[in-house]
Amino acid sequence: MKKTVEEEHSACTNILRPVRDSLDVLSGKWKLPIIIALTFGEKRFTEITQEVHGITDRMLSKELRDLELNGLVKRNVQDTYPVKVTYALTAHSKTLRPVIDSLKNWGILHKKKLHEECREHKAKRKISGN
Amino acid sequence: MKKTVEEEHSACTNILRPVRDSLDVLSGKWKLPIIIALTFGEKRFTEITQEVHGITDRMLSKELRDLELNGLVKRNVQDTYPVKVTYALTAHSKTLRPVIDSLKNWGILHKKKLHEECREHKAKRKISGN
DNA sequence: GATAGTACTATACTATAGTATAGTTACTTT
DNA sequence: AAAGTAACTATACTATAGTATAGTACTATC
Repeated sequence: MKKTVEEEHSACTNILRPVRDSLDVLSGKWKLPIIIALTFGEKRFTEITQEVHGITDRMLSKELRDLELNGLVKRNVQDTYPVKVTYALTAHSKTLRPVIDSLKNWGILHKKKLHEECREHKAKRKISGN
Repeated sequence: MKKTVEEEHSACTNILRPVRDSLDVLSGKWKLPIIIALTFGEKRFTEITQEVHGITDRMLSKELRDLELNGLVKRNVQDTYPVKVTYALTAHSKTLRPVIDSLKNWGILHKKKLHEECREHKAKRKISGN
């Protein structure tokens, strides 16, 4: 049974719509890395900057605010002598596990593929004598 | 057995590194939508613009070039009377299936959560009489 | 009392992503 | 011959993402 153009089109948008919804919330260089850093337990501001290599204070501050607004991160202020601020994942952000896992696995696969291509390229040069 | 700080740190970077590798290749508003459009079979330039809502010719042209360079899309030119150009997924980009599925599922989950919050909000207003 | 850590914010900037609009070449259909 | 489609490219622009550097208010430590 062949699908009609219309059926194919609606099957496509059925995937496209929710993927876009995800990308709207998770896009950018830092949001997923921050969430990954917090999967190992709540962390303080400076601890996150150390874990998420290359992020600036400004970006971390901004992204944490964004993530909090979207219910993906919880900000806890402990009113000890000097205030201690920690950030933790929420129940909702823990549902991102499969997304993170699949991206991790694909990243490993992709890198492996690049290495293979590199080896093939070298082998070809050997044969042709360049 | 409690993990040391060092163990936790290396466990974290073991996830962070490959996720970053993935994001480097897939980041942006259009790359995944284009790939999704092509999962239903090869398509011509204008067919993709129709499927991927809101993309401009310029962006599609640029992103297709990027994707081709990274080995995620194959450009086929059929030298019929008027040349017909089609774009298709490669074996490599088909391995993105789990990434797309997890993003799709999470997008659905996230939207559902937003709706629930909306309902809760309305219920609260009812109780407090505002 | 000087230095340093924590958790930021402010200012100013650059770079990249993305948009809007028009133009091109070559062929097809009316 | 005129209008239209396919597959783009060119130009010019805006908007957002991200960077660099410095500063602040508060403690804490040497």
